[in-house]
Amino acid sequence: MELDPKNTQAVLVAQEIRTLILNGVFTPGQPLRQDALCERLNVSRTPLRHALQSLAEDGLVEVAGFKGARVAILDQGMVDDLFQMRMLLEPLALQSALPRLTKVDFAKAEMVLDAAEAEQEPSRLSQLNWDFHRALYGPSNRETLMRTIQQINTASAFAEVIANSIGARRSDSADEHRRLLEACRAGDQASASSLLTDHLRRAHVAVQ
Amino acid sequence: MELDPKNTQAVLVAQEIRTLILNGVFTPGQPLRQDALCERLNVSRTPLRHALQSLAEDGLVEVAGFKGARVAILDQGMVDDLFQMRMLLEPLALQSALPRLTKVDFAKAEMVLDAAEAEQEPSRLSQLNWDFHRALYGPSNRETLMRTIQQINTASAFAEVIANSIGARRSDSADEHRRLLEACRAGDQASASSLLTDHLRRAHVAVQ
DNA sequence: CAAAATCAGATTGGATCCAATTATGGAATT
DNA sequence: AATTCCATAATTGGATCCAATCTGATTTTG
Repeated sequence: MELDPKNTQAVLVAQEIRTLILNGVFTPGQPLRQDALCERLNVSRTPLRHALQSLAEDGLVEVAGFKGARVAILDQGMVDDLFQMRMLLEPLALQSALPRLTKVDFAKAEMVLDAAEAEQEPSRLSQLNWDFHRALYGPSNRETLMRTIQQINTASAFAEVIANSIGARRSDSADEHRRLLEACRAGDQASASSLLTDHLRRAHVAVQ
Repeated sequence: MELDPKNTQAVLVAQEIRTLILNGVFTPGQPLRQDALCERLNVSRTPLRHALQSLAEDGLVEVAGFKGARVAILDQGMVDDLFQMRMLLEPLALQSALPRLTKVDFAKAEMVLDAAEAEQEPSRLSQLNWDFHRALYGPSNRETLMRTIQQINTASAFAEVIANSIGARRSDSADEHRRLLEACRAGDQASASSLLTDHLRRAHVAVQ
């Protein structure tokens, strides 16, 4: 019933570069030369180019024909779009998932929150943030909706890392996550929705 | 001021395959062998693989590692997700664009509608449909929002072609488009929004 | 001297070849 | 006869090589 995780070099390299970008090793606007990345990551240009294309879809890099790839430069409009979309789509996913959430899901979400409190590295912290949200949305079983939300989350996480709000808001964000989790546990749809929207609004403001 | 259209073989081939899928030449579930496509489209496998990856992002093909690519199979849940997302995101884009719409935009939209009335081929018709919506949303200048909407529209157009609703609803859809355009011309935000939502709801129902 | 043209180097996109994985068919075994 | 096992073919992913495009400096020209 599981579809193969596709352990191909292209996706592994994409993940490596994603980590490098989220950790600030590669900064916005920085050119990403294919040969340099190949040597650094020990792969040929074929999987690397697929990785760059994949990262471009996520909005982490911008690629112009024959001109090469650069780490994406986020402007305010882009950030506004990302968070406004999240505020529309994520409550929908949460509403669909809420009636299906089980003790196991809550436990998973709580474990993720605990792990996040101990994590410092931006890339891993944003991964844990997404893991938390996914734990709550995933049981909706709405794969297409989830795919879009995940894509937007990746770019949004990038914006938070750039603005360093992911570090500055660590504690507040953790509190908001825990309150949201409790509302979900209680099955309170209205509270959960409004807590989620507030959480996203604050995250948005912190990035500006 | 224009960014290069990236006239690379990979994107040209992607467009060709997209057309073949939307026109029903390739049917859902059909395996897409790389060598066969290469011979048919007269390109090597390198740009073809990039094209397949790009189509996978659009949700038109599914690709599993080492197992090859297939034309995507749409289920009801996927269709529901697509239209529900459209109903959330497109009114937002329209609201942002409305105050900025000019005579030129309206003229463009009307030209597209006229062209659509004379068009039969599904792939071109769905392109014109998107052109119309883009004419109304584009002046919002919200590139990130537009990118997400376009992506969802591509998959949604595929669903409409499969269900043949793009043909069956041609006349109704044209009427709804013209009414929406008039509301925009009048600068009536509330009407425009509700007409758009209705339009999308009917398109959704017609696909089921 | 400024601006346009041009030429060399650097860099990306595409074609071809090789390696890794999966699918297929037949033989061996029970 | 059905099933497992294994070998071979088919297919995809990756590495390397070639072609096309861009970049930068130098030269040429007004």
